[in-house]
Amino acid sequence: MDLRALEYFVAIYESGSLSAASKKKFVAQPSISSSLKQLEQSLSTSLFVRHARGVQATHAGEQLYPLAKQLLDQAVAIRDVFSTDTTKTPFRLGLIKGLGVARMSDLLGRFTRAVDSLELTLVSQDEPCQARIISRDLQLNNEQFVPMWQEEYQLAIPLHHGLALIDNINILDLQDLAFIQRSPCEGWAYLKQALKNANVRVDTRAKIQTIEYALGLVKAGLGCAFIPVSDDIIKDQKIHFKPIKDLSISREIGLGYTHMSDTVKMLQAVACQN
Amino acid sequence: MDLRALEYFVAIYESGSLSAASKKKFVAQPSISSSLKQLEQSLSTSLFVRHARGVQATHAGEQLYPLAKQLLDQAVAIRDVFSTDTTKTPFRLGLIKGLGVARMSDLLGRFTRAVDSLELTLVSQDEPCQARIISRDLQLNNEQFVPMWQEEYQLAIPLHHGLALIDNINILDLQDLAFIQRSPCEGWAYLKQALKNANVRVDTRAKIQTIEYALGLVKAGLGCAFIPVSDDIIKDQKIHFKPIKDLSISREIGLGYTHMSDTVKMLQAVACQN
DNA sequence: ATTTGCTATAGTTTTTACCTATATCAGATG
DNA sequence: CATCTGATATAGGTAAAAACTATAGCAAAT
Repeated sequence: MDLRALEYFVAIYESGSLSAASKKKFVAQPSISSSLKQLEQSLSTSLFVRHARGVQATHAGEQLYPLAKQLLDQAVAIRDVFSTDTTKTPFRLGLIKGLGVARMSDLLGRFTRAVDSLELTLVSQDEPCQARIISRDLQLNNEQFVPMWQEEYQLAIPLHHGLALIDNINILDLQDLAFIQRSPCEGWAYLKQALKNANVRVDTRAKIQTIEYALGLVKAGLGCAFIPVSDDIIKDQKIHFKPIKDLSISREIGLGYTHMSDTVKMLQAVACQN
Repeated sequence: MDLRALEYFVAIYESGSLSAASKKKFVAQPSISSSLKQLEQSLSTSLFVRHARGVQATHAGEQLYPLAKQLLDQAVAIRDVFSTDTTKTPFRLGLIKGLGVARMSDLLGRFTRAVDSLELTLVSQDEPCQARIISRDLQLNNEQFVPMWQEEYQLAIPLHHGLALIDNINILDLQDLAFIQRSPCEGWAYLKQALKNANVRVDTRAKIQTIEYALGLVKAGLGCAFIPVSDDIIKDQKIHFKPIKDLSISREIGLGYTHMSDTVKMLQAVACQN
């Protein structure tokens, strides 16, 4: 009987399934299954009734849970006795803008829970940091890039704009469109080329750098913008988001790092989950 | 921080040295050293001051010991909650006669302490058993034999016997000697051949099988016997034990087993420890 | 009926805990 | 004071354990 096995047991008990426990503990599901089996063998009792979907604690499992909890808490307390003033794990994470608050909150929440005593500092992606959440085009030569998710570029349209009524927006529909140009931007470069190819001109009203400002101006009715959208942004009810037909471009967001420390490793594990 | 590391720590604390702890825990000394080092790293503190001979607990070590003890006791208690009526480990150990009470007591004591809930039954070596402490000549074809110790054959002489005064007994000194013959016995077969080679005859007064009876008769003054001696036997102050010059034979005592179960494995570990 | 999300097993890989060998050192001993 | 002894720490290697991926099988959900 080992502390790790008890940790897995507690995770299973609290999650209600082996699969959920495996996510919680950042190990593969068969590792949880095998560990539980060995714990049951060493205690000579069954701890859970297995169902097709999830497990249910047996009487023995109910008995063991508080005891295991207490033992694990005591082990943590022992660690704390000796480590109270020692390393918090400082970690500077660079972020690009516009990553989506809900998604990032979730990610960072899971990250901070996964690392003991993490002291997380969020900085801009161009400041000194140990890892960065960046788009693929920002990847440096000496940097590893682990893809996390993709965001499609879509046209952001003010609420009462004519284009809001068109179901499938064609590039020709952009002729003389009041446009908010965001650059430097992969998407803008792509769109620019496509506009040139179609002999279409937009009416650039503003040139800005950040997605936030672009969205602000769209909301104010100044014009449209072509930006990568996340779930957060799409929820904004004062803006319509529509793809442009035959213009499918997306940006790939991922984790960039040059040195794989344990903390970066854990961030990668957290990031690559789901 | 792991339970095993804490067990090793407690063993070191209680023994006062890593070497003693390694014997207590039946692992090699480098395993203890390495485990302690890792525990100290994980707690970010030094637990012992190392000396050339043994270690001394630091303040942190003094602090940790009761906490570790408590945690380990709790872990044992949890095991007990679920295993109170389950397996005692029954184990039948066959023994040959004349193995030496002190040595065997020590061995069996360490064996029973090393195995949780051991239920040890001592039987004769020719009864059904899972392992046997036997001499090499009793080893069966399908049996593994792990040497444990050797016992030299010596002449057992009554206290007031003439031979007791001779410093170096020669085989010729055995001419017409009142003799207690123990057989079947490897030693007797060897001696018999040597007597024949030297054209010497002993006066066989008794033929017995066991070392105990042989010693009893020697003590009673009936004659001498040629038997393997252990520390126990040599302590008997009513008998002299002397080697016979140029007749160096010994019997090899070891562990015989046909199937290597965990319990047999532990017995072997205990047995092979000096 | 099909899809989905779970558990359990098989086979493989990686990591850990053990081993033996031995260097080094300081205390014990003759 | 030289030598021996018993200790700890490290190096290199091996075996076992803990992880992985792949996937079979199953029952609930759709």
